[in-house]
Amino acid sequence: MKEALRKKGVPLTPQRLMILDVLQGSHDHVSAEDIFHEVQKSYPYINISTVFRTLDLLKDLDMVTVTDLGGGCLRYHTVTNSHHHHLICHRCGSTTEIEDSVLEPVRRAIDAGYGFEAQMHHFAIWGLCRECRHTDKEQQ
Amino acid sequence: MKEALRKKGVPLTPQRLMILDVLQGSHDHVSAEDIFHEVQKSYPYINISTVFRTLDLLKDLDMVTVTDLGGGCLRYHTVTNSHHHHLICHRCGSTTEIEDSVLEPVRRAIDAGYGFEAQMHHFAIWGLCRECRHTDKEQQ
DNA sequence: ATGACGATTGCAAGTAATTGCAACTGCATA
DNA sequence: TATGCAGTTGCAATTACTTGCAATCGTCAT
Ligand SMILES: [Mn+2]
Ligand SMILES: [Mn+2]
Ligand SMILES: [Zn+2]
Ligand SMILES: [Zn+2]
Repeated sequence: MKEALRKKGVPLTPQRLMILDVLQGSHDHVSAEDIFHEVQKSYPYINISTVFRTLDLLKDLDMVTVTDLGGGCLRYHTVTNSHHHHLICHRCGSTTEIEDSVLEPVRRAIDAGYGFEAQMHHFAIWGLCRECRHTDKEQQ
Repeated sequence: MKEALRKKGVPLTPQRLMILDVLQGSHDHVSAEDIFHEVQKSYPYINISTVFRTLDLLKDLDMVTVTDLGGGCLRYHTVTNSHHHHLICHRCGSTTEIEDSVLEPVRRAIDAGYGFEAQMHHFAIWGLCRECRHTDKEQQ
């Protein structure tokens, strides 16, 4: 990731290096606030807008994904070659990870029909989970 | 829509009626701010949080969709029986409407594989349009 | 070394959306 | 008519994120 940025001629400032370290070190979906607090431990002068601006930069270079998984703030994570997506039940909040291959037919249909390269790297798909569908039916 | 709300026992306050009128009267994707200003013309005491709370209510009842189409704020529109989605080029900003049928295979695969009822009523799918794909290739 | 220039940062102010709370509304009951 | 109560509203404060701007940094030419 750092190497890729260097190749593109993107200046790797100390702040950016620390943000990248946190991003790569955490295997979860992190918020800007998470990163901010983590970097603050070693560099208290870090500013939250630098974090947002660095995340914007990485997003524009397709190196991180930004997703609204609920919870009041956007979540970021580094793009790997194997994508995945999330099913989120908006009744019970449960989440399920799904493989990218599920979206492949859509990607192909959109390419074939519109010449559009759909960049769906990390989707949040909201709906009703198996359990909540059942309880909803019983209530009728 | 008003009738459906009455049936569910949702109180139809004057504020909610005015918000519903604006929502149904505009065939575009409207922002909360748009609705707020339109209602203000006839009722200057309307409060923006009442608009957001009413939109939340309608969203929870699956009567409006909320979508980030870029532009710095969320866009709302009433749910009709024929859904559609948007392709948005994050290089030139151009948008294309696509039919819901494109997403049908995904909906089916998610149902078959996970028992999850994916509620994809109004998606924004970001990527590269035909033209921008070409100019990107030429630059290499 | 010095100066110019573009890019980055910190800070403060601004924006879109949410939340806590007290006042108000509509409706049911006594 | 008076009282209680759930739900709604307006207002102010808060949150997540963005933006404008001046100070600073790194790089390169002189
Ligand atoms: Mn994920
Ligand atoms: Mn639309
Ligand atoms: Zn559920
Ligand atoms: Zn384009």
